[in-house]
Amino acid sequence: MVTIKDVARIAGVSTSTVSIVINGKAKERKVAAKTCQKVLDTIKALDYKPNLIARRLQNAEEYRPTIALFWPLDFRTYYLTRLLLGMQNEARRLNFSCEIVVSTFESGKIQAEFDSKLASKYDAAIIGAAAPDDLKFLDSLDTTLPIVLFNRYLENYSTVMSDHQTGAAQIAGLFKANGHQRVAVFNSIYPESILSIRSQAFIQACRAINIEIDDSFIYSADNSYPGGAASASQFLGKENRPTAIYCDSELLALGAAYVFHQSGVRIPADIELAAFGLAESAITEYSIPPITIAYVPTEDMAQAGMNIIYNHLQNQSSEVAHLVFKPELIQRESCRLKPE
Amino acid sequence: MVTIKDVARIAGVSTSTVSIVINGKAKERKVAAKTCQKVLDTIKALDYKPNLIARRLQNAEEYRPTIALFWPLDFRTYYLTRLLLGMQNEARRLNFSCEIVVSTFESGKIQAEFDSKLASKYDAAIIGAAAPDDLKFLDSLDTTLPIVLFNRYLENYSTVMSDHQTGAAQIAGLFKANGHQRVAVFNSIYPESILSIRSQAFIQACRAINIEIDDSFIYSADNSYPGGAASASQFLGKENRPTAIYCDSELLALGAAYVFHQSGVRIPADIELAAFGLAESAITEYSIPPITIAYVPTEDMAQAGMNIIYNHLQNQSSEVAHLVFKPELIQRESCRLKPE
DNA sequence: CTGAAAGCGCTTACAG
DNA sequence: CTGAAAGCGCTTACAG
Repeated sequence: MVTIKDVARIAGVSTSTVSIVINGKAKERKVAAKTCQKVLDTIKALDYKPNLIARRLQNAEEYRPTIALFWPLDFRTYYLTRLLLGMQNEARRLNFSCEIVVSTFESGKIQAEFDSKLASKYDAAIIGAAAPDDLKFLDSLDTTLPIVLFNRYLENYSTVMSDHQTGAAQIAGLFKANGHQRVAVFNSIYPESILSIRSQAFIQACRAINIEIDDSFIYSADNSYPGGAASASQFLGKENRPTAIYCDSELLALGAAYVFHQSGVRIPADIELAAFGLAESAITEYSIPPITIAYVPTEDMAQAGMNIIYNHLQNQSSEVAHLVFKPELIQRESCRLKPE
Repeated sequence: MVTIKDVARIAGVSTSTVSIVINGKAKERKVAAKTCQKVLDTIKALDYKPNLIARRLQNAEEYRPTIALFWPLDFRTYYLTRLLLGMQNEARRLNFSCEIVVSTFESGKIQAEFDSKLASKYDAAIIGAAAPDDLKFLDSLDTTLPIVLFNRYLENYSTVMSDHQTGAAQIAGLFKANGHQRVAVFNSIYPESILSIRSQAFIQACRAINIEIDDSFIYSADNSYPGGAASASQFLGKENRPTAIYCDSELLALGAAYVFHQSGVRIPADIELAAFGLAESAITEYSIPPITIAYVPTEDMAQAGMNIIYNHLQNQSSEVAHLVFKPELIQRESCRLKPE
């Protein structure tokens, strides 16, 4: 690494002069034109780049904590915005001046990011969508860094979770009340797992109230519009179909709704449909038809995560918090509770 | 600010000892239990927090440049993810190890963020959706920080723009070819401007080929599903309506499609519709009906922005780049070129 | 106009 | 087990 000293030495001036030139104060401080040029040339020749860390050390008063938002590479980025929004809203509300860094990691390999002295890089972290291997690693980790897990549980870390069980039970209950006895599952493939935690919760909720889930009507696909469309096509290819469909996310539901519409299958007349809603509510509110969702308050959860971090950082309190948010069932045309 | 020296002095030990304790190496370095406790107590009493900047200065080798993505608070966050994705993809492709900080600013007041010695905070910045006042400020700024403007133009900064004119002309041309003589405009309200740059370009494109745009059929609304729905409702309330609608974004188009569907107005049979597509293409590909869009390659643009920054940072080349991306007209059911 | 010196808040050999 | 000293790469009074 070439430093300001190298530049000074080679240009034959002092580091002060180099510093002045670098900072564009040459005019102001009346550095001689040729001195200035000499420095500039040397900088170019050596390909010198100032080290911002060192520079920043000067005005130590202005220190803003850096919060990392860890996000797996191969995960749906659809909700990332909402997380960021929530975090930023909360920071603003608290008048908490911080930097938010978005840091990606390969799912299951978060360890790689922690190797390089993470503790000295960030003041705190929110980790979204950790895979089982990531959790294993984190669990084994002994760090004082305030970390909040998003939608994952470890005892020793603060966690902010949506209550999948409740959301799943709401949907299952609605299906039951509407008289459905067999239900299909449109699952979204997460890295490293066949059934998402939400799908698992849903299937369990169904079993508990005697709704039949036939394994051959569980479809797994990428958590996307095309994924939902693909599942719907496969579904339509089968005989003796269930009368309602659970979708692991609204993207799957929207992709499926498209295919059903193409095929003349009417929602909800021919088949009813409900989904977990992870993105903004409007996306399923203005779809055709509007989709019933168990609405997960992603943004509120992110705010809560930020709040936890703020408290850790402010109060040096290293107490771990476990927050749970209940999804809200929003009934819309795709599956509405039948009267009587 | 309380420093490690304060802790050392008050605890009656050396800074080395404090440092060891802080870094959890007390065991390893065999610090006496009571010394350790004394330090810990003092840290708590003084509410001491290590300064990460100073800490980071140690392993200077590991320096990763920090790129800021500036984003106006009140702006649609819908595309933010795509920007982030594009930036991160490019960084990965280039094997460019950097931190990406998402930094929000109040539209029109980006100045506030620059006041506090921005140059010493980030190595480079991408600025999205700058308002006129922001541009004015940036133009007056004299900085060596590599900055890329996203979808805005200033001569002295690198810019990455989508070619709105071409996109607008594509849509206008399609309308013309399909025989539309009068067209409505669903505009999205940006901060500080009545007509978005895209709407302006569209209206101009129409005038150039003698398509009539009646001022009373220009609707402005929030760039959102409800915004589009509101515009559509107003539109339906009027007599003697145009036969085609331009939407400033797909969100407006989707909101409008919903209202039309509710009202029994068929797309494209009763009215044709096309929009600028800023988010992922799938969102309009799987809508009912699928919407014709001038697809803006947001992600590619973000990659290009990152690439520019990388080059600046690597080569110390301070040359300004101006890149323009042509939108691609994707014809779908909502407005397809009629044969013959 | 320019340089020597002190210092930003930490960590890390090294010595004892 | 613990401390004095040097140093990370810069900037900033201050002196000349």
